[in-house]
Amino acid sequence: MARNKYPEITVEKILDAAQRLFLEKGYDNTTIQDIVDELDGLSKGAVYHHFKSKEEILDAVGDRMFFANNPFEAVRGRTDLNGLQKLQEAVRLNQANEASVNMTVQSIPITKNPRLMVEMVESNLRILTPYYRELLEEGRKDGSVSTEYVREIAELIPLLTSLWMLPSVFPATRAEMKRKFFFLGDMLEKMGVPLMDDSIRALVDDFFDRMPET
Amino acid sequence: MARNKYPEITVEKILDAAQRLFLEKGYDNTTIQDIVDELDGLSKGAVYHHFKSKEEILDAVGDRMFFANNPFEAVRGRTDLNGLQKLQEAVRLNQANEASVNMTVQSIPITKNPRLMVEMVESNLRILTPYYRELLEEGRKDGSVSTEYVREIAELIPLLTSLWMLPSVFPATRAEMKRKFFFLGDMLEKMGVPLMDDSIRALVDDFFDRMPET
DNA sequence: ACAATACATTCATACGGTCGGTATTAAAAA
DNA sequence: TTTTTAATACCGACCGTATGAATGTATTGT
Repeated sequence: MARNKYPEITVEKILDAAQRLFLEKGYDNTTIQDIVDELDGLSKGAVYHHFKSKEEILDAVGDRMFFANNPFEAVRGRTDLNGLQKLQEAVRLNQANEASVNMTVQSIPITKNPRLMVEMVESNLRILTPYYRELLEEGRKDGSVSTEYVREIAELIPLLTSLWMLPSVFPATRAEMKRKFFFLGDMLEKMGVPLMDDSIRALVDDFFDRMPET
Repeated sequence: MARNKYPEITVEKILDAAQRLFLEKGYDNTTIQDIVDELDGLSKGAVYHHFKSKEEILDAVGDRMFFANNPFEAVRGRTDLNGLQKLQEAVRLNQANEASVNMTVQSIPITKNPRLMVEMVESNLRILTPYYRELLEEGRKDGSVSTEYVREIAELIPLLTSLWMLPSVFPATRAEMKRKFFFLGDMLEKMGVPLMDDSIRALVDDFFDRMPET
């Protein structure tokens, strides 16, 4: 096969294959050749033309998983909501996305996939924390949130929802997952951030009910 | 060199060297040969005689780092303390150990060392969580602790102290580290576990003051 | 004497990554 | 419009290095 007119398509193909394989077998157990084999006709040279290392592919996959749909950008323009309400709306919107990601991620024992796990935690931090901080700060100014610990909570929420709530890392039944979520809600409320309102609780409840029991 | 009369010594030597190198350069960047080179005269065959894979060495190192001195076992027999007081005593004892471990761990950018990081988090969970749960349960029975969320808190404390408090994972200055700790204290207190008393706060304060600023 | 064990040595295999080469496209020059 | 040139997409052989298996040998316990 000779050169392609639309290289972005090739890049996407590589990322698709890589993501599938990383989630299926883990980063370390996926070889470049494995990826190449899923790329009808393409060669290793092609992969290394678009990405300069395997690690770079992982980074790209990680980022793509998050930037796919960013609920925080969606609520950014909403002038009809205060800080807390924006947060709540973002969490609601996030739920759908999170759900689908969780579903796919759940399949691998992610503890056996340390690279991907670290990549996820890092992406979460890099991407989500600033959004949370911004909205928490806004909520503090408009009075809908009252806490001294904006930075801390902005770090904790992504960490807890992306890692602690992953049953593949912290094994838990559906009931236990719900308890964790309610704990998080209680905790945030006691710390001055009444993030979880009834509509979110209902959403979460429903989400976990649909979740297949392992 | 021919065979040794006391193979356990060889095993310890291997673990010592491995631990040093893993912490210095990271798991992935440390080769078996690197380990062998630090083992005056020993060969790769020797290493593979005692451990059947590189991964197994990592597991052994991870476990050894925790079982080294277990503060929870020390307070187990203390009948003069209630659940909460035992917890506090364990945390106090833990501080010294944690300090030294953190010091060494701090030197590597642990994000570049995903295997070791996951291993640490996992060991923490596996080993520490049951102890916390036991003592929290005890505290609940004797009334010194009042929370509905024993299991959740027993998971959270090790997670937060071992991961969230690692500045190499969550970059933070000394002042920010202190804030995190105080947040944790406040949070636990509000959730019915007044774990951090003045003596612990003082210890922590002192600990972070000695910590070199990055 | 003999089995079990602690090592040494050697080597197969596999993987990440490089590199020189070729085909194709886009744009500049004629 | 045609020709030239530069940039880029891709190929595939090859390299260095790493894990770990296989085989061999010396030493210790029984």
